[in-house]
Amino acid sequence: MRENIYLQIYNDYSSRIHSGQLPPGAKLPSESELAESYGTSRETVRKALNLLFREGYIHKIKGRGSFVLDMTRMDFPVTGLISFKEMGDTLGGPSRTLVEETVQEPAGSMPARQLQIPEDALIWKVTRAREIEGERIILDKDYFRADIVPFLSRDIAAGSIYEYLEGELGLKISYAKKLISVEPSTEEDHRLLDLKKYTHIVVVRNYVYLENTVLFQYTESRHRLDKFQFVDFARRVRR
Amino acid sequence: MRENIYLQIYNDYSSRIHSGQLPPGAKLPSESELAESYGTSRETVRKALNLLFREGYIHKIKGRGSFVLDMTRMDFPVTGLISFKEMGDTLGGPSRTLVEETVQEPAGSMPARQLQIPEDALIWKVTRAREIEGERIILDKDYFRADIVPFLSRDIAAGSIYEYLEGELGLKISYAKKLISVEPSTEEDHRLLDLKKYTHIVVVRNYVYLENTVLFQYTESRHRLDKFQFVDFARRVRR
DNA sequence: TAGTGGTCTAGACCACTCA
DNA sequence: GAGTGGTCTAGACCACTAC
Repeated sequence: MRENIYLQIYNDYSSRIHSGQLPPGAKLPSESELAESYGTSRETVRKALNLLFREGYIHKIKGRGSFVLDMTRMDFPVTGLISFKEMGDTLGGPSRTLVEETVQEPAGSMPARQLQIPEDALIWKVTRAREIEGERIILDKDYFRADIVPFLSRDIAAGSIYEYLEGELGLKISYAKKLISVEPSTEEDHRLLDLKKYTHIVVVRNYVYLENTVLFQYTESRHRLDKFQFVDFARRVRR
Repeated sequence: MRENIYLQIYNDYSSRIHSGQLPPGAKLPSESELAESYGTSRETVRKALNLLFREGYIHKIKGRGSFVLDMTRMDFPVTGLISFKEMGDTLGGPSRTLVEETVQEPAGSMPARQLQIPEDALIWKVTRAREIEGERIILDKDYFRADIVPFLSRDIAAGSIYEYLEGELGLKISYAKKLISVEPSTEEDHRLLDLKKYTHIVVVRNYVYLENTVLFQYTESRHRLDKFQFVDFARRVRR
């Protein structure tokens, strides 16, 4: 199976930029040149360049060309939470996931409200603590609609639930909404995390939707204040 | 001057969705039908629909069509900080901006490091407190390169600096990077804000770049914990 | 099978930048 | 004036959905 041409161009250039082969400020070939060298049309090249643009890899100036942006200080991922794995990498220390609980049960009031399902509908509830450099810093509480995710296990929860959902189950995730706020920490936070003296905790609520617009997962990610970081990259939209 | 066709289509449909004329779940005309009715080509229609898609207005399914997403629970703006003005609206109470300081001075160590300029380079420094329902909740500290923004005043700072930069000065903003974290509150925070008992504060660092990739503004927005909220909407990207 | 969105083509004209 | 990116066209074939 042949990959889409525009994704091929996108992948070629994003990896060249990542590797440093194309340093910040470097000029990309013009759209016509790229079209010629890839044996494709200019519109297809533009599709690839617009992807690179939207993700912050390059920067385009009418009349001049496309140039590599300086992403050295752009802490990857370009946008989003510094993920668990990357936090471990960044801090250099060892990190691991402690699966607290993996159970199937009726939703109950809070998850039912968040997932917009009846309180007696079945859900999978996964509770995990994230330990970095010997300290439990993040508490992840995931809730999945059991009619969509029929089975989960401690093993799956210990690895990447994400890969399981998209790979094994073939679920097609379409979009997600995050809500970030700061709230008083609960008794559970103190029990499952090394919260020190902190009286508050950063709460990241994540609502995940499938391609058919069904909300099937709600996650509450609770971060210790001092270790929380979020990066957002936005292109200016003129209208 | 005629507006781009694809922006026209985008504006037509985004406003119809906002107004509720097109309710959640409604099916848009097919791409061919839209092309016909706007007297344009399908690729142009697709440009408009992809904009609507990226911004979370609609949702496309191959073989079925395009459908309006349910944004009722999507707190506008779809992504980003609940801005000062909107916070006022949401909370219903009166809100105002207190300009603390508007001075031109040498950058000094901190702003110089953030803006990546010499410490003796001139900058404009604007300090503003945001009051909502009688409480000073947000402290905005803006730093502008004075070689790019030659003049600022208390009046401009009291209104929309943003409009001044893009309108009056004609600056072309290209992109911005935000970094969100939680830090211990400073003496200045307590002096300029109604911080109550809170020992920590949410810090949003904003780096604003022009089209020529020059970093010209650095803003530190300091929010009282209990009033902070950030929304992020992301489409799933498959690669 | 008919209809839909996803990709792609091979042109075209425009506005802008730079020498 | 040569080169660049921004917009647009009028087709084409494909993969997927629904009936």
